[in-house]
Amino acid sequence: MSSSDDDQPLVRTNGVKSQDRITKNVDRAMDKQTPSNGHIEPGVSIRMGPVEDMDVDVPLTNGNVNGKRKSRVSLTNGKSYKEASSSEEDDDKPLSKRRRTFQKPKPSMKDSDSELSDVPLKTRKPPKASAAQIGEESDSDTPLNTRLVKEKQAIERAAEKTAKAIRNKEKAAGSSKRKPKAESESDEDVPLAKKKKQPVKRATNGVKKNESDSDIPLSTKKMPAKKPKVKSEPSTPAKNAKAKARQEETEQDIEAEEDEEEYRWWEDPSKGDGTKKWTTLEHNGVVFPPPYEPLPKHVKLVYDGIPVTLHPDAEEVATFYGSMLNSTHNVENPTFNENFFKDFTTYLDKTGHGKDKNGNTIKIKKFEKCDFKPIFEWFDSERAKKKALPAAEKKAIKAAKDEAEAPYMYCMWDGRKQKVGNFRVEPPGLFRGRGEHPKTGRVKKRVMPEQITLNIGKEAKVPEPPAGHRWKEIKHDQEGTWLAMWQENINGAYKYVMLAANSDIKGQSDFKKFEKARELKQHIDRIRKDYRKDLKSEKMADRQRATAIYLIDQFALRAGNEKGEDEADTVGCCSLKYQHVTLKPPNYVIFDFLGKDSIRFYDEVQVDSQVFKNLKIFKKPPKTEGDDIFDRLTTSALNKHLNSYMPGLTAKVFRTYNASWTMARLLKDMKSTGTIPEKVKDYNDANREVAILCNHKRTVAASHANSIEKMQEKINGLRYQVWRTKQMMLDVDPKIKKKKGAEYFERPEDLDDEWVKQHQEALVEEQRQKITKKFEKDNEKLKIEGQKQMKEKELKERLEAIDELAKKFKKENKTGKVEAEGKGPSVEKYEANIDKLNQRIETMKVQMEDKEGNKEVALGTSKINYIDPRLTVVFSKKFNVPIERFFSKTLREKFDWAIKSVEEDWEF
DNA sequence: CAATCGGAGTCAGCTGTGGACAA
DNA sequence: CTTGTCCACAGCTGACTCCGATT
Repeated sequence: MSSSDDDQPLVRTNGVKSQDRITKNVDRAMDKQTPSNGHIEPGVSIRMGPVEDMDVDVPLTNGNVNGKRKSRVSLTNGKSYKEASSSEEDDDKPLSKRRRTFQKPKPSMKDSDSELSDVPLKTRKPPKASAAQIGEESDSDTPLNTRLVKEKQAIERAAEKTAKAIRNKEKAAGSSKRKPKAESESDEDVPLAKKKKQPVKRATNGVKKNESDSDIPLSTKKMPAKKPKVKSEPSTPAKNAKAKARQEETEQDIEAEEDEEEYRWWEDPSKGDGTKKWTTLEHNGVVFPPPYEPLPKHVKLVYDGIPVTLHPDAEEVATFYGSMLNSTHNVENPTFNENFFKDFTTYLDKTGHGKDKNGNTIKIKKFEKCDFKPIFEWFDSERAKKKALPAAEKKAIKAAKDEAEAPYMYCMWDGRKQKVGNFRVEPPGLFRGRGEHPKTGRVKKRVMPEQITLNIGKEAKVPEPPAGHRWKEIKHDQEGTWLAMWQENINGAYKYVMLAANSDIKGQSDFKKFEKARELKQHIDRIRKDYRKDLKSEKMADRQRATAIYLIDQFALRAGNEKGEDEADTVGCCSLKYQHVTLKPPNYVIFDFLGKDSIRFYDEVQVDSQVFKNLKIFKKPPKTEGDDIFDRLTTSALNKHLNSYMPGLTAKVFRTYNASWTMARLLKDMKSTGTIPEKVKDYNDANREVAILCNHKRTVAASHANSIEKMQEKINGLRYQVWRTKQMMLDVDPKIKKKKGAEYFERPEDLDDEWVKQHQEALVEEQRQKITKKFEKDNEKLKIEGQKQMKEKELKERLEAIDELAKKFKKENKTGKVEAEGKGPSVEKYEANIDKLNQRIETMKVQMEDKEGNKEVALGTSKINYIDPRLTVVFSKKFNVPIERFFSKTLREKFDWAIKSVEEDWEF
């Protein structure tokens, strides 16, 4: 679309989000810092079932046999819930998913390809219906038929299990690579001898031989490599000093690293090709969330008016809900409540529901009768208490936590110290799926060590699991960049502990991403030519593909993979449905759908007439609501095609390319002049354009209108000041009126008499407040110092100045003249003042525009993920704006490679 | 000292890849 | 043998929330 970039009406509305910005969150279970360190040290027992209890099934779960089902088995929680999950809880949702794949032969496209043209395709019947009937009993079950369903599930499960067992056997027999048993391996795998190694190394260091085996191995390891300067650094012997020194320590570390070797991986040709990501890898594992701390006795769930005592396990689940009552967004979502209560009920059933104060059992049957308020209030008060703590105490708590976590913060990756990203295991809670996620509100279980696989170097010491527990598995996968991994119980999704964004490995892949996007530049012309041609292809599949690429290229749509029924119903390009695209002749198209994160994508655009025609064909009957527009296209087919132009080219590269390219174009013809804030705004304007392209939205803050108004008032106040100063000029030298022209001295029209009056009053009031406050404060001080306080009379005296001011204003209003103020008034002085004021006005205006423009656009995401950081660096150098104005500290670290690698003539 | 604001952290959402297996 | 499909896994993306510095 040649012209289209200008004419996007951009009616982008934010369809989804509610305004619940009552940011007043009670700490989540996790934050509820226990006085201990917030992590479970080896040796501290978490409330988990005995090990044996937990993995009867583990041997089956060898390796990656079948993730989905595996999840059911291996994610089973400790003993208390054991039966719950294995008997009726629908952890086996995945089951239905699998079934679906069996039952629902994807209406295949292979036949169709050969016949071409615009013949209406055999509309792909959304397999949904059948799938729903088959697999979803579990999903749709109403309380009534739960029992039936459960039985059914039990049967299915049994069948599954045997099937799996068989498969496993075959696997074991066939592929051999995997060990047949998980049980022994973790321990056997790691020869004890190796474990012993570490202490020896430690000794070399000559530092204390503390047995807590915290960060020592890591930092020590580094020492031999770099002898001279480092010696001062990790050896901070005294524990307490250490906490305090941490800040500097890390800083030093980074510095040390920088000027020592100044390893520029982006210039290292040996980097970035192979799949082997590391040779040696040492780390200390993960930090577990603190164990559940039961509520105090007087805080209880109230059911039907009766306070009930719950088993701690059930109580914990109740607190998940109770602690988020303020999150109306979730708590008012029926699906959320339904899912929560269903899961809550299984916990209750397992633990015998609740007891009233006489010990009588209270059955909790109805969500509506549950009152979580007492729980909420307790959390609220706890939070307040914590907040009210004296600063010193807060600091101490933080220091303790930091110290406890220190060993986990960094790892040694090929001998280089690297920051770990998310070393904390996700705490249990309620799953907060976004949009209309069918599983939102379900209980996300506590992750046990037995579920966690570690990835670590063969030579490295395997971190101790918490006492009484063991790791699921120890791997030495050098092609993986993760340190630890587990599977979550809601969707069976895999969670990884990886390095932080500022690590070499992440930097490298980021770098590669942008290099790939730049490479696309070389091919884009050909690709565009081809898809324009293919828009008219005889082959339906080709035509659809071309149209899709067109959309992805022009409007930065995401690829749009197929999604299952147990996920929120959101789409991208390839999964666009009939109802998401509206055609408006002659050649306008309206997109309206929920994209990633259930963020609404609404855009009315002009398209190539052939594209318009094609879309019309793709929507032809019998297709209707719910049918795929691109029924002959999958993301993998699309990507495969793209790959033929350039290795590694996929749909998402277009997003990066278009974002960076847009930014590059905008910055290139920019002749940013003026003050630094103005230049920053210019940059932000460009950034914003990219963000809009990528549809990065955010909810307008509730306070937005208010703060804009405030700013405007401030500006007006300044403008008034300017006018007054001008009048003073006249007072000093009336002849100046002729010289500057009468216009110069006129009051801006919008600052009418009414406004002036109000403003003056506000000013007077403000001053009054200020003086009064000052007075009170002074008095307060005197009181503390034990001196006698000032009298009311003093205050009155002080306030007299204000009355003067008010009088002065009145007089001004009457005469229309302003007396000169200040000592030694002169025209020149006033001119200088005016200049200063105008300067301030300009700055404020710029800030305000910036703010207004940003109210519903989030700049951060595109800055972090899509805009080649080197562009920003170039801008910063070219226009002499410190890079700090664009990149925060963490971003500077993340983009270190970019900052160091380009000069101002670099081009995307 | 409270309110505000940007930065950092969290965790759900989505894309992409390679191997197993089926057609 | 080729091609398509499914699945597990890996890793990037992105809104939201929390937190701490600032004013």
